[in-house]
Amino acid sequence: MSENHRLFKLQDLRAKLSERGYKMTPQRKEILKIFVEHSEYHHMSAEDVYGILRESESEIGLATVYRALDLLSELGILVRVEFGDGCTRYELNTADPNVHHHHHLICVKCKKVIEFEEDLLDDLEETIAQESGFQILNHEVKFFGYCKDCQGGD
Amino acid sequence: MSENHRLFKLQDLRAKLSERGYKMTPQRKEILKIFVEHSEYHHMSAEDVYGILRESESEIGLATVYRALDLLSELGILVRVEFGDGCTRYELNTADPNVHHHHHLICVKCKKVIEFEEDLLDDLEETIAQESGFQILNHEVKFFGYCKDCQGGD
DNA sequence: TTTTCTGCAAACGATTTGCATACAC
DNA sequence: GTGTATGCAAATCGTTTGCAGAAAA
Repeated sequence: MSENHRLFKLQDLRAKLSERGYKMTPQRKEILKIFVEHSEYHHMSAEDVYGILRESESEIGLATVYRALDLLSELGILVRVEFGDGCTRYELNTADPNVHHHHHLICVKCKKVIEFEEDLLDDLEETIAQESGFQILNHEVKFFGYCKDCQGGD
Repeated sequence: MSENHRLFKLQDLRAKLSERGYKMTPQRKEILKIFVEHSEYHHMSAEDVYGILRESESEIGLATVYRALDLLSELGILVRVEFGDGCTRYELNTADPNVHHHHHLICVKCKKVIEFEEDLLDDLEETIAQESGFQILNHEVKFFGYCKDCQGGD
């Protein structure tokens, strides 16, 4: 199943690359693989990915990581997320429209990021589309506050 | 009315500063004033503010602008917003809970930012608080897509 | 082949910091 | 007076870019 998931993602990558005239390279494959295999991290920065690559003795350079993350987002395979700490993170795009969006609770004290599922915004998207003529591709919701452990005190 | 608004904001600043042992300085006053007087901009980066200062022959340095924006956000007078273009912007915090939150539609093509009002998330906030124990202070919603002018083509 | 990709190092732009001086309290 | 704030310039950090060689198609 995890195996199938990875194969699916790699097929997807190959298809989307050639569709737009980009080439399949071992580096791009490797970087996507990291997201599929480290799903426990949910979101990773370029440095995070680079760190994992270095652990596995990979020779992939940091600039290549940046370029690949950029490309993978452009292809819709990854999604960019920003938590306001000045560095961009990426996560696998659950492109399946039946899969609920997930969003983030960011603790302003300990900076922990908690994920939550919701699909309440679909109605809102439609309202906005009708009222403003804006064609929505994606939305992002963040809640800032104190997590359970950081409430009270200081 | 605009005059009252400014006076109110400055009183607010003075109170919040001394409350925490910070000092009221002409620089901090000046920078806050820019947000009050240029409400037509909605959100400004440090460079935006610095630019306005230089036009008015002010001698305030860029580092001071950064420090003041930081402080004003910490005091809850300004709110940080990020549109993913790698530079932090700030806007006046409408601290009044009766004032609806406003959020952003960001055109992925022309980068235009459109504001919209909504208050649909209040219910959601309560649900989250109950389910996760997270104490929410603020939320931020962004929709990415194509604005009316950028739909179709390219 | 031909064009795209990579790795490296240098460049960049936004933001932060160290320090001596100036100012608010 | 005393401690905080300022302005400047240098430092930092994430990210981007130019370029020559390497590798997909």
